[in-house]
Amino acid sequence: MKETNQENELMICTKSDLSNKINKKWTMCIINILGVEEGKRFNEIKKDSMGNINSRTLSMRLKELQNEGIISREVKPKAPPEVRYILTEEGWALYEALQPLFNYLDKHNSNGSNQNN
Amino acid sequence: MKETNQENELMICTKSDLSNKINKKWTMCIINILGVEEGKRFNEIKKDSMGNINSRTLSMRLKELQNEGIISREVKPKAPPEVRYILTEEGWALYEALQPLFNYLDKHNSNGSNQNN
DNA sequence: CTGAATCCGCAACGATACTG
DNA sequence: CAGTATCGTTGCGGATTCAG
Repeated sequence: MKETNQENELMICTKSDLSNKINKKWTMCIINILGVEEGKRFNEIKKDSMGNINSRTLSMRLKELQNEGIISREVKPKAPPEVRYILTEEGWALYEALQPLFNYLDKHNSNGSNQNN
Repeated sequence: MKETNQENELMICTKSDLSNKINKKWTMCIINILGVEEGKRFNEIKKDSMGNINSRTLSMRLKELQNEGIISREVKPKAPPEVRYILTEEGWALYEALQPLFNYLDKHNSNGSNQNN
């Protein structure tokens, strides 16, 4: 219910808040990629994710983000079809909201970055 | 490698950045709970999570956060042992970095909050 | 009370191959 | 290029039990 919490504090995140919306494995990464440079294509996003995300997962995340109104899908009907993903207005708001977090992560990953998984 | 990216932009999050550090199901929720009111006990955190997190997961997340230096565990050796979890300095930095995100989520969840999962 | 440990089912993720 | 299909693996989540 997310009741606005009669005790003035404890604005606790429910499952739906964090888990469903952005707390999936590549969601924030994708939003970041599309925020840094808009109009990315499917395989560009893939490449920007350090090549780690696979087609299946990327496809799923993109679809979810569309349903949530975070991104929109633009298709240019050419011979080789060209699909680009861009942030919606709400998507930009989310991207902005994520900036401090990304900054934090940048700072605290100067040391060993990727050792496991 | 997280190479500081010769092309001045595209500071893309690697797996280790988001996935390992905070992008696990209850991590951000726990950080939020401990940020709103420090010195929480195990079962208090559980309750604040809307009772949805279970002991096993909470235990794992708390241990991970300790290893990452986000929280510390304070034990008061009393007859009924009292254990409290508090944010470290780094934990507070992370909590602060998460505030815009929480605000965003608050705003955009005024509508249907918890239906699934 | 504060956890840790075990078992198990399920959902998410990953690798690969394949289609329009 | 932009995905979809299939399948294997991993990880999470719930329930329960145990220890200090």
